[in-house]
Amino acid sequence: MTKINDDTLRTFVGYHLKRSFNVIQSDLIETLRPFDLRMLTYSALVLIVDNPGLNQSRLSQIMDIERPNLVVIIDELEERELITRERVPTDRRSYALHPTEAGRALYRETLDAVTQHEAKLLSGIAPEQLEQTIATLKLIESAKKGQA
Amino acid sequence: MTKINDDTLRTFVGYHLKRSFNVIQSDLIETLRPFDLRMLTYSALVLIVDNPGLNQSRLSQIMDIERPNLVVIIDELEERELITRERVPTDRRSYALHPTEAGRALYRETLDAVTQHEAKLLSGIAPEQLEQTIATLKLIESAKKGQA
DNA sequence: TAATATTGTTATGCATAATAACATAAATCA
DNA sequence: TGATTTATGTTATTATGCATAACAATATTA
Repeated sequence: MTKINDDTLRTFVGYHLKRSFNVIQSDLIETLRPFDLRMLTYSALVLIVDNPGLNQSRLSQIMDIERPNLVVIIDELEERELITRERVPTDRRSYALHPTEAGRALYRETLDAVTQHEAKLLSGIAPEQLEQTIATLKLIESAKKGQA
Repeated sequence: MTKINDDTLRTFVGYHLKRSFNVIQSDLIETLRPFDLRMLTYSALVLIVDNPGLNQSRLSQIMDIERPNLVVIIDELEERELITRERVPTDRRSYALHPTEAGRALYRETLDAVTQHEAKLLSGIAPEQLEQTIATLKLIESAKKGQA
């Protein structure tokens, strides 16, 4: 049972990002399962509660997904009566997305659960170290536009 | 065009990991496109070149994917004659995976390209900062088994 | 007013990832 | 030894994530 050598891939930041994200993602999926939410439906719910009245176009932008892919997510949240689509009088093409009371309640519940699960998962890592890492991740995130 | 508030999601390390990985992933996909490789076929090729003779079971473990999902990846690499499946005399269930000369050549080419692209993408970030971030990501990665 | 752009939507395809079920072969155990 | 269990690779199937093309309705602009 010789150990496999992944030193070459370890030279890439992307490889480490992928593997560490997988760990957090697995934990998150399990955390959200009891609430019957997936990562994307959860993200959408949070953003709608925090930004009531935004439309799907704007939401797809911040979520970094294509508009068509957001439709089914919004459909699901609306069907579960966690949010509403409301016609905008000033622009009849778009819908203003608002959370329902049930949506806000689920938001609070899940936020607690997700926060606690991530804190537990990362409890072995110094907070300053995590802060510094987040700062670096933000730089990587913004490298997108800044590239030559 | 009011700015959207994602402060709540920003409290999660996972959110930052996801967004920063997306940036690197987009770049990687573009980098690999001329070689007609996807992330997974590329990773598999690298691991086979660096660990000649390993079998699919071991490879799927290190790649953190299920064995059935590896089959098509190996099929593709074999069909392109970048690797070979060779029967193992001591265990006739499994195949030893070996790179061909073409596989090793493509490995060298792509490694250069991928290395340069990532270096360019991250050129605005101090190397020590990236090193420190990688150290943290390794901790997150290993948080999987160590959790209570 | 005519041409263009935006919003939400449907349809479609590709990539990633998980599970069940199976044939073949090896390992275990009784 | 023979019977049971386990491991490897495979097929089939499904769910999810993500991208593009095309479209109707509506707004914007030239």
